[in-house]
Amino acid sequence: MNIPPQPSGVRFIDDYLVYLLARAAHQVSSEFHEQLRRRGISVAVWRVLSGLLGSEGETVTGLAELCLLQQPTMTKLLDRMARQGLVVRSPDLKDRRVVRVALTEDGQSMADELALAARMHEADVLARHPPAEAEAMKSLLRAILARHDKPRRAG
Amino acid sequence: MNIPPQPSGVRFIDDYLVYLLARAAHQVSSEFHEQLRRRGISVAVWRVLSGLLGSEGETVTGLAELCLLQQPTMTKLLDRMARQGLVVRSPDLKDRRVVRVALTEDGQSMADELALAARMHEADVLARHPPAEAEAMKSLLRAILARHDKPRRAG
DNA sequence: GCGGTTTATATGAAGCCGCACTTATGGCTG
DNA sequence: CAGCCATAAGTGCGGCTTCATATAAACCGC
Repeated sequence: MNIPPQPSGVRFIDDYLVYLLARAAHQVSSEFHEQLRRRGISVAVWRVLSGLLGSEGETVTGLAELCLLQQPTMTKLLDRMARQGLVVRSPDLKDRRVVRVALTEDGQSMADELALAARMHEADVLARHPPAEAEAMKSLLRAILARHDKPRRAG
Repeated sequence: MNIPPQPSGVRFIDDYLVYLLARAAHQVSSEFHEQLRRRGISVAVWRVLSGLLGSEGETVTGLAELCLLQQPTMTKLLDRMARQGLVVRSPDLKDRRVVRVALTEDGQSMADELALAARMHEADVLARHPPAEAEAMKSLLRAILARHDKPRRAG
């Protein structure tokens, strides 16, 4: 174990991995979230739209997991998005407990448009870094994710 | 510009930097947040406690920025934490608009204890990765933060 | 194919968050 | 020092998230 003592002169959080991750995520995404705000689209709605991009029918629980939300939150979010005509729910044919969620035409075009803006923002972000660093970023993050995928069961 | 088209067979979000960051932050922190849950401490409270560690009197706005929250949210969070005896507010002597926030003795000991648990979790997280990768993580995140520090004014 | 367990989604109550706004103080310029 | 803008903190309200729970369907062993 051997936890080093708090380095003097450095704030705890400035050397705390979880905080650095949270802050980096926040700062980078806040730039794009500002664009969403201007268009009157909430972050949660954008997450659902992007999560449904290219997916033919996600489940409610699956979407919640994807969007880093609780399942009841997703149910209500989908209620609102369905009311706005962005998504449709349809029953799963094989398992009647399951609800499949898909984009409507409106939802699809909104998702496409936002995804384009998102890619442009991403390119802009990556352009601020030296190429080697930019390369390393995604693969490092993927490595973290791979090693932290929640132990499904009996981990 | 030249935005590449959506690679076929790969979900949008699986190659989207902002999502990878958000997901990595979420997954890594959720492990520690589970510990907080068991102790009945909210994530927001922990953030404030850790933000005040080693700091002699943060401002409300400064704390909000540090904790990635809005200032009004911080005001109300501090109300609750003050009621619980974790922090104290005191007027700044030089600028009467400013309120300085500091840990109480209870708050300090809770912060110390949690920071220890956080360091242990961090060590555990880093241990799952090859040393070179673990090294790279923090410095890469710091590089991102350095290049994305919000343009204060006239950016 | 019948109970018991597990999984998927929905619901209701309670609390937190964020926006817009208000109040109070400081700082700058003429 | 008067007037004006900038900055700090607090407040009210509406909406979203969450926790705990309910309901329904599927799976599993016998």
